[in-house]
Amino acid sequence: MAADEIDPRAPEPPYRQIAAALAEEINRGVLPPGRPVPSEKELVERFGVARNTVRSALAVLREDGLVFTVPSRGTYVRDQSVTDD
Amino acid sequence: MAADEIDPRAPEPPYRQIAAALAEEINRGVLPPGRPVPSEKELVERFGVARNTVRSALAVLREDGLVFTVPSRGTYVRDQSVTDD
DNA sequence: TTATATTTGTCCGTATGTATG
DNA sequence: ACATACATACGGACAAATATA
Repeated sequence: MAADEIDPRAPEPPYRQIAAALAEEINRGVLPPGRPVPSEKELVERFGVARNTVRSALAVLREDGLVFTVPSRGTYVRDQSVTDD
Repeated sequence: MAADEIDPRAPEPPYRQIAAALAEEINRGVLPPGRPVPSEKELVERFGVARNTVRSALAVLREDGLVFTVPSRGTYVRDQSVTDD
């Protein structure tokens, strides 16, 4: 199965819902620092959205300093991530 | 007339060429602070590219602090713009 | 209130290029 | 040559906010 509870009608757009979902996994340690975030393709299947939407979500995580992207390699979880909360 | 000298084969991708062209107009005062940048639709026609490409160019200008965007209104030239260079 | 036009926001699908392994 | 992954681009679609009539 796929489509991790993304609601296209919610006030929060899908790309932000996805960013929030991934951010929580990072904060919970499900995705530990240094480890790659699932590939765009995997995220596309998992959330049932288009690649562009997944890329927008990853852009949010980058801006928030939660991940960093290495071209042609992948997107990885940052250390630190003091994500106050 | 349209297509303000954008070269799809240049090493600089179109969205960066467009961002550079607009940045120069801002720095020259052709687009003074407080005034709206041409709408996305107009920029599409003027540079002969897709809207997504125009939006990418505007995103660059926002990151550089040259403009700010008001949803449903438009994108405006910022004050200050100390664009060291 | 309704209708229309404009503008930005978001999303989809597809395609090509480049880099890595 | 092939698979994977990101970067960029195209075209099309609909929603939401704004302004005006």
